[in-house]
Amino acid sequence: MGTTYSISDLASEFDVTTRTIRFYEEKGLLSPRREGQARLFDKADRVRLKLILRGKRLGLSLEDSREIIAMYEPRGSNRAQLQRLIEKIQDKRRDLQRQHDDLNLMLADLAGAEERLQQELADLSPTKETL
Amino acid sequence: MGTTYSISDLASEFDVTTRTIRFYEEKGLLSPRREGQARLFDKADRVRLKLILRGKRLGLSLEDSREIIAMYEPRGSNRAQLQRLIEKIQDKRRDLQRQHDDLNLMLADLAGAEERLQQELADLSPTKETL
DNA sequence: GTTCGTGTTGACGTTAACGTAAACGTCTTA
DNA sequence: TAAGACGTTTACGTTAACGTCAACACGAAC
Repeated sequence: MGTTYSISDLASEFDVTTRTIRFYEEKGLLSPRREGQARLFDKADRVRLKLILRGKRLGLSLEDSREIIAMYEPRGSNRAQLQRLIEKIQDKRRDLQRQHDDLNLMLADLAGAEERLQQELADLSPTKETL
Repeated sequence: MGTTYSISDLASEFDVTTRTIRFYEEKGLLSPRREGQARLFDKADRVRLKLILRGKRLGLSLEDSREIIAMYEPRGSNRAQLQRLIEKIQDKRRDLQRQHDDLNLMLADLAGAEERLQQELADLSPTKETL
């Protein structure tokens, strides 16, 4: 029923080494079942791995990703704990919003730099581009 | 005339240690003049540092930032070199665009997670919130 | 029965990005 | 002139996130 994956399935799908995946398990970010000695990953593991790698592309540390993963799995039915969790999520969202702003700034800067270079290129030697 | 900064000026303004700034110089990302033995930073240095730190917040490596800085300072008046530089900028912009998408995905995910938790919280114990 | 292919567990190595500490120079202030 | 405040160089230490072996297990295939 439940789809499962071997370690190399996931490794090749996400283009990471098996070492990386074992490392993530070692760090408690993944916890696949065992089939004898071998690891067996399910859908949820796959999603977690995806989150981790997305986090990496955003410059998050594995600790950050660990936190984020924990946010998706509400272990605390307690009211206060839910509150704290929500606040944590809001904090993360604020961080990411600021990163979003930084990103737009840098994109704008690069666009400006490109434009200046294009101009410089155009000035350099007048081409037939004169309509 | 030209505004200048001591190492600790910049350190405190951007909330990094002086060690960090010296490290960036060591790596060739900054090249302040010298006043005797001491470093003297100018506006351009300050901008570079700002770029580096913004890059860090985006998860870029110092090598990435070095490249980006180089893009702002067109050392090649040669036509071919300008072309190559422009292509590099476009590559970077593509990378950042993809990061932008990742960021939006993660923001959406977190928003969803928060919503679910809010719901769970509401279900937990019915409050007076019933209008 | 041995050779792949795929998996496992150690365990040591590596790189980036600084931290930390020692030992020293220079200038001003008490 | 002694003490701070601020700067310098040199050098070893540290952490995260894996890379890179080595040595072994296990099932299928020849």
